[in-house]
Amino acid sequence: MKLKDKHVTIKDVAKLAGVGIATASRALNNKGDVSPSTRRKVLEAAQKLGYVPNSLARSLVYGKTKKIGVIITTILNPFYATVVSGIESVLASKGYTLVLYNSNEDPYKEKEAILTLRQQRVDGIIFAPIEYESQNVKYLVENNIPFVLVARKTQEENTNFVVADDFKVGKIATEHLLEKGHRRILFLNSWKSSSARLRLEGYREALKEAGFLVNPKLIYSLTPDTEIRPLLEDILSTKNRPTAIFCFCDSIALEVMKILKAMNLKIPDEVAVVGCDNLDYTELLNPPLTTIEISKFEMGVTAAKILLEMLEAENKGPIQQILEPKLIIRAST
Amino acid sequence: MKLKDKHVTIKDVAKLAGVGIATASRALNNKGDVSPSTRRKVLEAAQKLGYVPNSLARSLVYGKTKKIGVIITTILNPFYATVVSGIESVLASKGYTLVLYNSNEDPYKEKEAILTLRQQRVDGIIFAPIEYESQNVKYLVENNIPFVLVARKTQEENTNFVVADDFKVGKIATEHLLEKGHRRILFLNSWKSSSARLRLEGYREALKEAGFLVNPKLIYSLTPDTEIRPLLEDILSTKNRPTAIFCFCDSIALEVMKILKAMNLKIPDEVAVVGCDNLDYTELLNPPLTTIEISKFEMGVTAAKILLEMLEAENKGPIQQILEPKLIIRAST
DNA sequence: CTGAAAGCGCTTACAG
DNA sequence: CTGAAAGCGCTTACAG
Repeated sequence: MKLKDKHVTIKDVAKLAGVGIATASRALNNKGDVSPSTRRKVLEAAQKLGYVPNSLARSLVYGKTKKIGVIITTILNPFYATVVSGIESVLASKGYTLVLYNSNEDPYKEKEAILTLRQQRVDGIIFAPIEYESQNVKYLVENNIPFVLVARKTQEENTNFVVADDFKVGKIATEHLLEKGHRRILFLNSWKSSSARLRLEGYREALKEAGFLVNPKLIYSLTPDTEIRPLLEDILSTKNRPTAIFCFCDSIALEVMKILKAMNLKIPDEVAVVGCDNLDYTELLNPPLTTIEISKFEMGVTAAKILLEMLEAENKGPIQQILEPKLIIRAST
Repeated sequence: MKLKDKHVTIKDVAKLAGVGIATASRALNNKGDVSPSTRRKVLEAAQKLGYVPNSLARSLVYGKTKKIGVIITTILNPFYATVVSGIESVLASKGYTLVLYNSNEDPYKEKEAILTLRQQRVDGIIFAPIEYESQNVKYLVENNIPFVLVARKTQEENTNFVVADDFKVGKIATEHLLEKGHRRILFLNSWKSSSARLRLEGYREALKEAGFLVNPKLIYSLTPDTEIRPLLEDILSTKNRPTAIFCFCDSIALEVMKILKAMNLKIPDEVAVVGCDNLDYTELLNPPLTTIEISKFEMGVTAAKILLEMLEAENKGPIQQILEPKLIIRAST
């Protein structure tokens, strides 16, 4: 086990081929002029030794790593898994490698991820910042690190981002519930992100336009640590309980539906439920979930394309894309 | 944009602090003896300059990268997302970073991933090999690369792995369907992996023990490219059509349920469905899916622990863990 | 066409 | 306690 532990280096290859190191390098990289016979000798030697170039050393001299850092909340949420998949598809096609970090909605972890990514000298970063008022995005801006935000933006101006129209998400979900006759609509929102903020604004706006008051007691900010079950049991045991729940995402909606089922509350008759993201399984739930489609895969694809453009071409001002959400009405409302 | 492009180096820090490079290095890493006042000066300089050490350079001299490569089929399958999450949880706690590749069941891509991972000099690899007769695992063995297999093993002996008891998975799923009175059980199996092989053996064994013949026309190997819909429509339009479908995983079962719904076939009355993996949403499907629980997160955790042990302690023979699957009976059967 | 030398950013003996 | 030097594995001018 200890014997072959050392990696073969270009020096070994050069020696076996009987040439200088520089020549070996040129032959291996098809750069500069190398006589055909020399090249063959080098290639054969590399083959025989099972030579695998050390990209650390290479990147050190190039100053580029061909790596892109990606920071999201958690890959366990299929929404992000799909976004990441979109990112990956374009990175792979351009010879880039993806380095993934999950922040789990913890700004400290997010900062750590950024630092580690910088240490690794990734060429750029794609990420979904936890907070709208993000210190971490500020850090990226100040340190001139190429990045594009995905799914969430921040107060910082002139940043590149690809997001959904979250105001609209909140608005159409709420409007739909209002049309269905609901007046007490519980909003299980997420945390400090731009999405949470904007969806909340949309929710408010819809209520206001319809002439209703916004009841702050019907609005909750969930963190990954929030125990939804006791919270919901509490809320639903009040006498004027909500008749509908708008969930920030399908992941939360799934939780909510499990709880409602356990509480023996009929969906949508006793409580209606709306989610967001249109995850794969939602159409087959019992009942099928009313939700909002966001082009997840495309979101990742676009973000990656923008970043690579920044890196490979000249930078021409911020690119900001806002994707249109689409309400999908099913039997849960 | 062009100005701050260059990273601050230890040289810059040393100069600002008015010390030599070696001293700066020692101060920054808390190594060797450095006078308190010197250390302070260096730390202040680093702080002021926003110094972030270059881990490429560092790894070059250490010969270790503190990175672990992970190769799975696709992060889009929540089964693997959960396994990866388990892996990540232990890596993070030990200061390791995870580099993720999706093979998409393409052995060529798998090989490429391994090569790229080697170029990056990851300290070890955790992966779910596509094929039972894997050339790629052979390559790892021959090149003495520390690795542990997860979810799938190979013909290679003496490898470290953490898998489910897939024979049993196939057996208990089939036995359950037989008990429910099904005789024509369609098996939508996956491809060339050990899991596929062993689940098939389990399926066969269950039929044999119950005294039934195995009908090869009821066994299909799906690749990621297989269009399940036409296939299923075809199979279900035969006169002696199967009355039950055993799906390799919940992901496939979800597809199948969608198709059955579209075909207006009642589950379980007209066709029963069994999945495997016990994904989060399966209990809430319509109908709730009978499936098999496999400790996904634990699988990842264990694999990561084994690998780190190999790397940090002496290597003591192969560690092979087989996790117990558990049938979860719900309304789809 | 080829090779010795310098350099990428860092760490670690080695002398002081 | 401190700094110059060598070296990690590679590439790229530079001189032949």
